Amino acid sequence: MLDLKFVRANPEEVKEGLARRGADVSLLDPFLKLDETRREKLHAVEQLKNRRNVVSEEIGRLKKSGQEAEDKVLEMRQVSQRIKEMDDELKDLEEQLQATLLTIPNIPNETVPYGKDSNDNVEVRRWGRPADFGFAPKAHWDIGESLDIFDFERGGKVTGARFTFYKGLGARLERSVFNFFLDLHTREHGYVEVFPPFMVNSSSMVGTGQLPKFAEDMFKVEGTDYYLIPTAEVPVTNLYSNEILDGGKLTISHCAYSACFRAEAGAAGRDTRGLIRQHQFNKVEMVKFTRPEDSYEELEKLTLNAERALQLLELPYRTVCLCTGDMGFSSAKTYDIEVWLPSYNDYKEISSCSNFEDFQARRANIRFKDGKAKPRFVHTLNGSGLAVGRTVAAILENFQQEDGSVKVPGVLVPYMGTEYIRN
RNA sequence: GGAGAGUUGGCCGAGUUGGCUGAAGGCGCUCGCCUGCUAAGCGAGUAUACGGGCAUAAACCUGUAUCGAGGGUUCGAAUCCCUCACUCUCCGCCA
Repeated sequence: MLDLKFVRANPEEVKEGLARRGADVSLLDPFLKLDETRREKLHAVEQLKNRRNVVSEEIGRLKKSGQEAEDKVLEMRQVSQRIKEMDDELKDLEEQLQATLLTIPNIPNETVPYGKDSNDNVEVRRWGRPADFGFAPKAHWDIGESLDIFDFERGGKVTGARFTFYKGLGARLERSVFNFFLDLHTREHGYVEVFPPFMVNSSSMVGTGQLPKFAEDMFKVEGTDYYLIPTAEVPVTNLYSNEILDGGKLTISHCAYSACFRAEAGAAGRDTRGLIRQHQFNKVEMVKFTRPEDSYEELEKLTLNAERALQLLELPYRTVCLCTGDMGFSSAKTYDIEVWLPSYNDYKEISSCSNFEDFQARRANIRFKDGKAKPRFVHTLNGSGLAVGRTVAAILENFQQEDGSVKVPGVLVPYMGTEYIRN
């Protein structure tokens, strides 16, 4: 959520920022007009309330001393009625304003390259070299089938499309990967692990920006106000909602494993095979709460923390900076990390690392304070560290051997208890 | 799922015959005094949001709101009524 005062004071700057990311700016002027109406009305009703407070006090005094105050009571009865009407009008205005404000995306940071879509993203780093197999590499779904470690069909039977069973060493590989990620981030990168609820209420979803605009992308639990989380970002960022943190404790860094659930209404027909796009997948997420002045430095560190996981797994990747037109709703700057997938003959997103600046903090009301200074909003960041299913797919494809087995990356051998996955 | 108790400021904790209580008292914290150092002591201060003064920022002044959330009664509600959420205890059930 943008700062209303900032929008009010810098309408042109806001319009320009929104236009850069290709957002609709036509609603901004009516919005500001509405805001002005609200302030006028607020001022008027507050004056009435002041009068009511003063006179009510007087009535109390009069009655105490046994005097008559009936005329004043009658007058205040009318004033109160008027206040009630005006409060209702005001509430309506505020709801309209808030509703609009919640649908306005974040403004891109000035360092974000301008562009229309993913074609304009800018590669910033590349690591490792795709292997030269010397034989025709198979896609991970074929590898998984021949090794009998996935069961897509029964996933479909038991639940539906885009749900999968992992079996045997496949299940163990999934578990090994997220344990490795958690160990890496907690032991070497200084993150404090949390294990969050996998359902959150709607207000948490508003806090991180999934609601109100993207309800159709999520699973809602019928008869409740709860949603299945699309990412651990939601519960972990909202961990400190409506709190004022001690400035001395920042930066706070958390990592969390969670299952993630995405309905992804618009994704039908894309990535239909294999583990790449499932309605339920596992992910380890990193989340940071920083002082405003530290957030961009922390974004670089967080992105490198995610990259480190791929380096240790010996998986080739590249890192791209998303252009203004390709960024998510809440983000001010995003790096995507893309892992090499032989079956796609391309790099495929495996992590997304973003700085939201104070956009989420304002929605979720997460502030910090130094001593007697006024509370300020923190900056929030998060990034996948990493998506587990896609990591498993990348391991299978990049480490497959000519005989059909898959070599286990060295760092995972202690977790797997074997050096090869084979029939 | 059933029964009961509770939810007040950073924390603890008063306040339920409605009225000068944004809220006593204590702790904590900040500043000052005092002090060889520490401790103790003394004094002052110590919520947030949204408006207005202000054309802009800070400071300051001022108004309004906030005693779990929302609604109601009333000239006036932390105090009365209703609904909901959460916490705790007991019972049932379960992993």
